[in-house]
Amino acid sequence: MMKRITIYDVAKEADVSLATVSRVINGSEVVREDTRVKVQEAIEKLGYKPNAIAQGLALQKTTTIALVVPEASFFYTGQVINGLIDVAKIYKYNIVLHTTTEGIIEMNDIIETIIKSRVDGVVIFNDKLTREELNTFTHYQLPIVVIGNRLSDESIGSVYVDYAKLIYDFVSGYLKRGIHDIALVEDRKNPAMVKQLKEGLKKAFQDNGLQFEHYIEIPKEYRSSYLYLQEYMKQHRHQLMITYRDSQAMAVLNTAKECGIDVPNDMELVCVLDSKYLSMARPQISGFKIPDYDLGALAMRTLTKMLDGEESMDKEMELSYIYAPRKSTIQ
Amino acid sequence: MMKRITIYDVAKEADVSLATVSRVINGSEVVREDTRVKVQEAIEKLGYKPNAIAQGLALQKTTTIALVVPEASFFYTGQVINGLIDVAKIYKYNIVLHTTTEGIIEMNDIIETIIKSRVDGVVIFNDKLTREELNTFTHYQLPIVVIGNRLSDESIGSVYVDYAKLIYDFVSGYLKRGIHDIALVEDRKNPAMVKQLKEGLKKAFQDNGLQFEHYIEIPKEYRSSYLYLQEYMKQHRHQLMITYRDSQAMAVLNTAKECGIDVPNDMELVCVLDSKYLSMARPQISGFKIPDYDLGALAMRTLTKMLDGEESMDKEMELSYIYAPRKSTIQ
DNA sequence: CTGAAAGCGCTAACAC
DNA sequence: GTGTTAGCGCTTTCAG
Repeated sequence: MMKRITIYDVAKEADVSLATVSRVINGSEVVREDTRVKVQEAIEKLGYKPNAIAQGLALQKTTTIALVVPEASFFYTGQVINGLIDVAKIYKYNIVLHTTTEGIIEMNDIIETIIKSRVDGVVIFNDKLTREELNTFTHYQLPIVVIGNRLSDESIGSVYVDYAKLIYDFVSGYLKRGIHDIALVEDRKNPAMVKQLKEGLKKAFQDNGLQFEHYIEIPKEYRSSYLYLQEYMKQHRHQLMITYRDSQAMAVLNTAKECGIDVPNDMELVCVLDSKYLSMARPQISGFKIPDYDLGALAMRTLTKMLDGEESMDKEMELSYIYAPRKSTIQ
Repeated sequence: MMKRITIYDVAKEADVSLATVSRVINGSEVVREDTRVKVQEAIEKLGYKPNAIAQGLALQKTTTIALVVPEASFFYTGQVINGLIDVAKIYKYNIVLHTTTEGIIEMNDIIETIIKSRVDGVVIFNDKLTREELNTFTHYQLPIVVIGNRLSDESIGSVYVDYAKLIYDFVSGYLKRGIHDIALVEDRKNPAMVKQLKEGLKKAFQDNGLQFEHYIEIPKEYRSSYLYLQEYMKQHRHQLMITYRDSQAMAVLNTAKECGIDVPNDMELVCVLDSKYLSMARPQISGFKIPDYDLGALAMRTLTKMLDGEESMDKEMELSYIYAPRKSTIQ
């Protein structure tokens, strides 16, 4: 049971003033070598650790940022978080983690606690997110960068992948080759992403004088998309099916097998979000390598720049992807 | 650009003392209704949000806990984190997230910043972790609970699943049925878990007058276990193979197919850690449902109890698992 | 190069 | 009920 030891104790032990102790723990240059040593020894001896809370109060800076992610995200968002964390470490920022579930009520709670916590900035990785919510942050002068949505202004940065373009380019090739029966599977967990896909798809069809028709919505009464897709695929065939997440792609693949649909010969399949599980499926499923890690890393890097008051920086950063063709698509 | 507004501003606006404002924001009962209203209005008008940092300083309490997880963990640890977070929310705790990569140096850094951050407690979910490291926390009177390791004392709680017992029970059945050629696949990412499995396995063999021999180590020169397993399975056959993670099980399954080994008839396969991908494989792979979410939730709950100074509580809590037999095992 | 003192924003006795 | 005041632990002028 040790007493809480403060800067005063160190000062007394080293027989200097607390100001001097403060100087050495902050690496101030002006301190004489021998007194620095004296203080260091006192610090060692007492096992003193500066109180970051008190420092935060005095400096009006917490060296902490808030990270907001959707609750279930950890499965398919791990790399984004890792990237974020890695650069946060470099710049010595702490991360306080917040997760959102459903409903605007909760989001407001989170915003509230974030503001109270006086973090230096916030990174938001959230599919659903209203402009108004963001405004609350900016109203309190909190720099914020959002991941995944193209959306920025004075005090908001954003890093994202243009899914509309991705799918536009991809599908255009198919349309030109005369493959028009293309379906996109809804993803309840990522509505905004799929919305982008849908738009890209529509545009591609339009630009080819066609109309996109096969958007597969999962009825609410189905607990999982797998169950619905089983039903659906008994009745419908497509030339190309597109899903957003790996588990959906695998569901399609499995039900296709069950229905005697040969992938890729009877039907091609592509999953937008690549994952290691795509390569483990048989046949291996084609996907797009999204730079998850970089999205997180760049988001954090952008935030640090904003915090350093760096002017003339891009507030909107688009990252690109790489198509990884495997065995579920032809050529 | 708004001025930082403090409790003083509110006091002035409402024409009361700051003590009164403090009382209303802390829900003190002794405040008269009309002055409470007056203060609330001032708070609204000014958009005042109490500074949690200052509160923390004054109260010697941050209502924040540190969570330490291995860097790559987000893939297969998501549920643990979700459980943790959910109960943290209930008790209004914030979570500051730390990840460990490699080497003791880094771990010491993390410990250092955690102590400086003056969190109220810490939850550690880390496979590798020395006793000494934990002692640093206890030396600074930080309550801590570890997830996954059985390991506790005065100021350390732990919640875990007994993998040794799990595998002991499971394998004993096989041994009794005369199935002795059983192999366990190493998992570099989870050495401590696999160590437990190995011990349980050894014991089961011993208790049946046999000796466990087939521990499959992945040579360091192989980047992924998949590559090595491909080699390995060309030369070796087993009656039952056990892996820890889903991706390893899927690797085994795939290479088995390539080698013409029929699962489960030629060889059975079980993956300790269940995941949705196990059900997506064909044949579906048997696994054990580990209560991930509960592990996290219980860890956090335990910590709150410790923080409340609750005596007479279990500091060591074992959770159990459920075997989910699927198509990769017989009966 | 070092010390004294005034904050940083809030809480909690202690008075009135 | 409400106000006064002394901390909480640290940083940062400003003197010396």
